[in-house]
Amino acid sequence: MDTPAASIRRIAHLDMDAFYASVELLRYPQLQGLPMVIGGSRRNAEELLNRLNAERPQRVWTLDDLARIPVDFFPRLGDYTGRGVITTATYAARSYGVGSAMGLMKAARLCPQAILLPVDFAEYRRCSRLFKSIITEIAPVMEDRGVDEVYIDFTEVPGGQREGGRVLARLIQKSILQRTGLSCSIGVAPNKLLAKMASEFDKPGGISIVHESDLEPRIWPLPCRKINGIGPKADARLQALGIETIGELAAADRAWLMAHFGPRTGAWMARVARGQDERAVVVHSEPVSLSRETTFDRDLHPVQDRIELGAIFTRLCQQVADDLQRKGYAGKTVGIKLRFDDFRSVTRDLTLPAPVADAQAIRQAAGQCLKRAPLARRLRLLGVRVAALQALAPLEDSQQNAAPGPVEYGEVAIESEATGQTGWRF
DNA sequence: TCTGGGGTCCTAGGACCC
DNA sequence: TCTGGGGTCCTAGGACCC
Repeated sequence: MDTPAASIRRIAHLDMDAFYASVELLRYPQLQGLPMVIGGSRRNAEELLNRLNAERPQRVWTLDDLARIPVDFFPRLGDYTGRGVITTATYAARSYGVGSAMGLMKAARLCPQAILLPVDFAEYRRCSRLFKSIITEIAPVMEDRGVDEVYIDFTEVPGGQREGGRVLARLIQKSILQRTGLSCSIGVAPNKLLAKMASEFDKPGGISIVHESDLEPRIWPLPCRKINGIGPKADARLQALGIETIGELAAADRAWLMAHFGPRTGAWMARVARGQDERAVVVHSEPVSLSRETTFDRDLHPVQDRIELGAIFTRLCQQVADDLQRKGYAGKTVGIKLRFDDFRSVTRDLTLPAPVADAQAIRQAAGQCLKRAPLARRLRLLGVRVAALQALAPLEDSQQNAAPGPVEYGEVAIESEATGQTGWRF
């Protein structure tokens, strides 16, 4: 029965397929099917590009030519030197044992011939906004879960109940593909928890419909790690207790789980293992904190490299301040994060009497934090964070008009500065 | 030649107040 | 002189996610 009165809660989880790589392939279709990794730092990407341009001075390529650049002209992983990790690897690259979060130098030894592209967050965000706007045109109750993922409440959408949500999922999938060229996978279920798992069932390009009655045959055989919220640590602890699958977790005694994992986590585990999740699809949420951090090209000594460190520190504060002001927030708590050469990290923070948003105030407070941090080792990372955010009063219309290209420009410019995706122009 | 960047949420102890 | 107890804020660290 598809009568509105009988509307059953139907929640979809939509996950873009290999999002970053797919966006790159829209620009560079000539790389289709080749081993390709995305990642690395700005400086080395620029070095590669400069070398490339120096080697091929015969012609000046413009942005309109991207799809025509010969494959041979693209930088190779084997030529990369420096720090950084792989953000994404295509299936062709993964067959060489290369994968996400792997160090680039290690990957270079495994697959030197792979194409190496820098991460272009500005472009991914542009595509992200586009596919999300296509979704909300069809189904307005959408929760943002990052650049390539959303939840959608199908319950009250016309047609959202048909075939358990499959008809609407198909419409959304088709609309996104037609208008962006990008493919996605969708799971539809009674709640977010199950929808998230369902979207993984038939990747890429699949639609999976999960009902209450599917819990035992389709969910319980899965490993606990498939539950959103059970990570490597919790999974290892569960396994040590002899629990491998969600079904085994469901069979475990609730009080016993609470005794082992604490009252809150234990009770939560018992609930999710039974497929229970009442969380709403949240259309809008306020940010809690805002931060900028950077890993150095080489580990820096707190004393010998203090000039360089000071400059980076100031720049991070400036970036956070710019982000805050562009987004219209100020924050009471200023914090720093240090990562040492042995990869241990520490944080220090300081809560101020009143929220701040300007670079000087942030730098001042962050400096106080730094004084309380141990500085015996070389540093590999420095970060600055502002938390306990409060929205600033919205700008007057006149001020808004006076601000040049508010959101769009600012984001791109800041991102370029921070992640260094500049100069990547053929 | 290991190990990015930007987030959220939870825990736990101490300070402080009533 | 006998150490209860709740509530809130602050701080540090860690798990987890995209």
